[in-house]
Amino acid sequence: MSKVRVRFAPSPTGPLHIGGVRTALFNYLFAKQLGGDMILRIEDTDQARFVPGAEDYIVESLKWVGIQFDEGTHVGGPFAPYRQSDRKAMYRQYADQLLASGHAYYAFDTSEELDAMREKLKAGGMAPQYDAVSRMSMINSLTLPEDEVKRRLDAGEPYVIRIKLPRKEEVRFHDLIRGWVIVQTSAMDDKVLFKSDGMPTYHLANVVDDYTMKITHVIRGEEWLPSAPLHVMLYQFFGWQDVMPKFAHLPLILKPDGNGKLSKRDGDRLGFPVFPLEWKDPSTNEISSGYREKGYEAEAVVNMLALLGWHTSDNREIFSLEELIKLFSIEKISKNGAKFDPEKAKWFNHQHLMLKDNAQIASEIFEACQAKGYQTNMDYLTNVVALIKEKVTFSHDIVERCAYFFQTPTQFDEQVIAKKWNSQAVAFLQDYANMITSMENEDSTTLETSFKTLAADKGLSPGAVMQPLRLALTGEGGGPPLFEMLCLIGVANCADRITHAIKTIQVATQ
RNA sequence: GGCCCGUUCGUCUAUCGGUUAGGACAAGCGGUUUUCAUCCGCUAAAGAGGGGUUCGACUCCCCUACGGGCUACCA
Repeated sequence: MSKVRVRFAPSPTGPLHIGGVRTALFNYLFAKQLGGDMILRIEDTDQARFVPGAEDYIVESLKWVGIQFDEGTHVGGPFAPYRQSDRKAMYRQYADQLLASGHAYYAFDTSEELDAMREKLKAGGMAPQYDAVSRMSMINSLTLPEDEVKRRLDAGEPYVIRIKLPRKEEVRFHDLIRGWVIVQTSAMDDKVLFKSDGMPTYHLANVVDDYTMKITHVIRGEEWLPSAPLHVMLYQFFGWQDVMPKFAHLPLILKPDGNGKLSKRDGDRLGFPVFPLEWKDPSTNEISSGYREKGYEAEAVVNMLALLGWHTSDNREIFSLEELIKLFSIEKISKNGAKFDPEKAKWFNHQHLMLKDNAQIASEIFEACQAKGYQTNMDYLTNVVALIKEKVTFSHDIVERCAYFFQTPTQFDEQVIAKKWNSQAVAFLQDYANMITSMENEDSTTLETSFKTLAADKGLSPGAVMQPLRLALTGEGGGPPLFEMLCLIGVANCADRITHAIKTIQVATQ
């Protein structure tokens, strides 16, 4: 069997949506498992919808999630160029080949004429198709005399080239996910293959490129399923049926609520990103949030996406990219669309954060800590991460919600004050502060023991004074294990914090 | 409207003719943590409906319903 070659072929019409990332991911997993090649091809045959920056965005997004390409616009390769606009010159000869073999024809209809035809067919209860029947009453090289066609062509009149589908024939192909799919040509129309602007349409370019780039498997979204029969016909007309790639049409990612496929608007509405990276629309300057900027780990996004429509037979859900490559199988992809669950995405992030190396996390949030004005260093930050990461969803939560690791609190939780802050507790804390000042570098167990002993001596239950201590140290009612934190922050520092808290809270409550 | 694809707990899913239909997220309850944002335990929760095929159907076939996709000189 020839070497597996797959491609991810997005159009640079805007930011790549997570459904696209998943498609790329499945292609990648499939190829890498079989030692095949992964190709990035940019399908920009529609100049009208071209969005500047979109191609770079696509490349950067896929790089972020860890998908590497063997060939593509940004890395080159033996089948370059990989951008369809750069391949423009080669498509015409294939259209001509079809013209010559009688599998395609010129059409001169204006868009008004096309609309009129469709309206008329609709009104008559028929499918509004440009097909074997309706084409005979349109303006094309099948209905016009040969010299008239030549005249129009020579005169430079605009035209398109359409595929000439047989009137009634069964087209069938085997889809790796869906099994046999059968469509009648009578339900298909003579799609435009070559546009009047000199560019091929998706259908032609896609088939020609897959063929010339020796693609063996086409793994793409389900929205392409209806046009797959057309592509199969093209392979036949070109005489390439022996090397036609195998198809696998992926189920779509649907909205979390209601119905329909996931769109940009759903993210805005429900408050979660639908794009891997933040995107600023170049024409409106509108900003759409991205997973990366929201603080998601790339591996968590990959994991979450992989499990949307794919699952192993066991109950395992947490996988690294490498593990996914080993375990992936197209047969295990489900056929039905999957509603996206933003809550579970967060859960995946937490799981991957737990798995991640503490020093690595620390190095990634170090700059943000400095920007916040925290006095810290890598050793200390790594210890902070170790202590708190199990309690957060995102690494940036450590920066944003755990300021007390780095600075003396200035605000104190009112509820805790009301509940636990009293003269007894204050007196106790004062004593405890004095006590720990004389200690140095004790471990958390010693700190805890001495705390409890002191409380017992004063006739206080630990419960009555632990919360006040926590409040004095952090300003909050919750947080990591008290004495481990105390130990990490340091006894001298904590003693100061206690003193500060006693002063501040007295002032505040007077 | 037409064509195509699909349908197991609220959600993502396991099951490839014989199971007490399993797991995870979310939910509820309880417990740890004398903090909670973590962790642990428990509970509730599903085969769309109707026909077949079969000793036996969630699993295979048909119909209906529902959902989705496509129906451009967009991809």
